[in-house]
Amino acid sequence: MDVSHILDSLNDAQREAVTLPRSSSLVLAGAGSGKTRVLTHRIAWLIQTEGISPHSILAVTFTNKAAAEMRGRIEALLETPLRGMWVGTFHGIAHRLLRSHYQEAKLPQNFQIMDGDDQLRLVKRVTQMLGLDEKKWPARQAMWFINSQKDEGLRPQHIEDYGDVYLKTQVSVYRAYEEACDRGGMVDFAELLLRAHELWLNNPVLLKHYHERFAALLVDEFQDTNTIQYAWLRILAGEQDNLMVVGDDDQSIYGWRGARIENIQRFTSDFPNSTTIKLEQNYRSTGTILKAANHLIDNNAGRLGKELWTKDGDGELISVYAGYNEIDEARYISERAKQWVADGNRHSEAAVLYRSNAQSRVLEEAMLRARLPYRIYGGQRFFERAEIRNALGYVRLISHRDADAAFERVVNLPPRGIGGKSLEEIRRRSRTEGISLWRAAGQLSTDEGVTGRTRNAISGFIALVETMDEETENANLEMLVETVIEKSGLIPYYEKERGERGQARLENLAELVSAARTFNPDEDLSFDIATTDGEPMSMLDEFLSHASLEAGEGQGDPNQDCIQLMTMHSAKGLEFPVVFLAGMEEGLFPHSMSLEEPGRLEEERRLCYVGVTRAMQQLYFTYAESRRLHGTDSYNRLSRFVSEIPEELLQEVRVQNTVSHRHGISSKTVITETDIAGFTLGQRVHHAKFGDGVVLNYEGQGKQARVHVNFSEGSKWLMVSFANLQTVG
DNA sequence: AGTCCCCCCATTTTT
DNA sequence: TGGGGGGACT
Repeated sequence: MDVSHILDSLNDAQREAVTLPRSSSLVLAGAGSGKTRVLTHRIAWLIQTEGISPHSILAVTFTNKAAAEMRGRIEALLETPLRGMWVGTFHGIAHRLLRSHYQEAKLPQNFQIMDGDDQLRLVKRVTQMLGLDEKKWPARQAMWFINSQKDEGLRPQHIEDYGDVYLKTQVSVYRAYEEACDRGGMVDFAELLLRAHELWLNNPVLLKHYHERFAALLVDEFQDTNTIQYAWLRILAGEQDNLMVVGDDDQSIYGWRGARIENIQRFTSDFPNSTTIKLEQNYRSTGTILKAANHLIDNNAGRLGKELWTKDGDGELISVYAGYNEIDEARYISERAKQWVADGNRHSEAAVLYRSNAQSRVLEEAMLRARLPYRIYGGQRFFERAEIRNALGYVRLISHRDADAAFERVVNLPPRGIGGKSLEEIRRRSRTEGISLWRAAGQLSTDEGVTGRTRNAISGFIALVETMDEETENANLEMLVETVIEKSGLIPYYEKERGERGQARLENLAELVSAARTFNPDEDLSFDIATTDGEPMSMLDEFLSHASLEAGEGQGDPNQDCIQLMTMHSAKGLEFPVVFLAGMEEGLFPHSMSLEEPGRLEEERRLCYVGVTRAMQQLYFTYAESRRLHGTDSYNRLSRFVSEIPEELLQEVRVQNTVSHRHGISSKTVITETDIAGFTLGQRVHHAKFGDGVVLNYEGQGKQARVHVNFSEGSKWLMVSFANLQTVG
């Protein structure tokens, strides 16, 4: 068969990786080196030349987006839909396994997936139940503890507390939480992975089946795997030596949520027969940008080692701009972005990346002032919105009456007279009888010891859910969701909410109906499973699982031509012709919270490396000499990360006559930006009425020019042509 | 039940 | 500086 289309477009290293004989391998893929290409071409190669059935291939990613993209690209390569191949996220695949083998996994057939919000609520309830002081034992912290333990593969009985009160308490919360999950048939994200791992540990026959089934295992972004994910992969690979992992230790930026960079670092010793291939040729950035990235990351110890290079030229120097303050920094960025567009480029080709979300507001304001369309990534996602979760709470109760999380969420929403006291009573009953909240509510609705009013309210709610269930018995998904929204009373409830907020919520509910209409489950994973001890999931349960596992898009229309604003974390995997890295200051980036441990500082440096390598043509570092943060001004030095880049790759941008030059880099190349309206930032001025002040910002030109001046009585925007400002020496 | 106020807090995010 | 959560008050 002619396979030239699979190999033709590849460089030597890529081709070697794609055509590797079937044994374990590590593909160390630098930023922009064609990682996804290798992965997808490898799979196409296995299918077309090695004759491996798609059915025998498992490809794992971290995000749904990556999984969808991989599937799409393989299908494009093969020019045929991929049937039977498992492509999915760790969580998605673990979920399918547990559905198929729920008995072996000791789960109820219709177990429910809790997302982070459900989990937090449940943990909170558990800490309350244990009588813990919520101030001293915040639910967030307990949740974090539980998840970290699960990520490490630990159950409560595995944790040694050494008599330590903190550990002892957290373990007791973990234990009680676990009981609550079991009682309600609920499973959190970390549990999906842990259970899937235990499923194989405890069921050799099942494991053997999957050993025989999979001829090739492929993992994307391997540097982001946590302990349990790697353990799961290893047990699945067994002695078969069929695991190909692709990743980049220099881009490991998720240690704080359990990712273990050690996994990729020790892969070759765990798989002594494995081959390592480095992809170092970069197809994205200019030589200058790559040199900067290489120098920067060279400051980290214990790297596997990799040096990016390009056949293309050096391109432009990297610009460094020292803003007078964060407003000036943002102004500079918006100005450069505007220039970029004026030069005939698209808005969406420019990205502003920052370390923390708090930085986005000032940047946003600058974009608004400059009349530049922008999009901020990382807002709330569709299935995470309160109104969506509320509507789905009812749906969940229809499918699963014992879903306590859903019960708590909607029992009094919209308000129907089941307040805190009644709910407390229901909870107590549920606890003492060891039954779900729904059942406890059922008992109370006929209990003479409860006031008639409460009984009525509770039976009203029970009747509501029962009616919804009956009326939608033969309905399709769309009708079901529609009916539930109508009957629940959520619509009038949100209509009362004033402002655009309520309107937006109603629109989202309408959107939920349409999501239900177009929903179509992932057939490859749901029906092509090894053993069939369960019936296929109902469409309803498929939809609910989907809502938990895939939060949907964030806000904003991705198709619009907008300047892209996002954190450096969310920029991973993306690329832009122009990139601004904002807030390059000690304390902000590297963040002060990461300064104590060397390991965390290195992770910050990797994050910076990720940021730098997003840029294709032009890269800007900007920082603010003074920054208002949490209400107080701080004066930060230039980030060490900028200092770690050779001076000859940098050029400093400066406003003429700028007063202070506190921590500037001593670069030889300095280009100046002409000031506007005769004022420079930081300049002291005098006003007849307001007295002395400092110029913070300016905008416009000629008669329209305005300056933002900070006087002792506050800051003001003044028209230059009227204000008659005097400069003060 | 809903509103208001005060206090506390303050990286990064996917599933 | 501002947002969120919890408690108190109406």
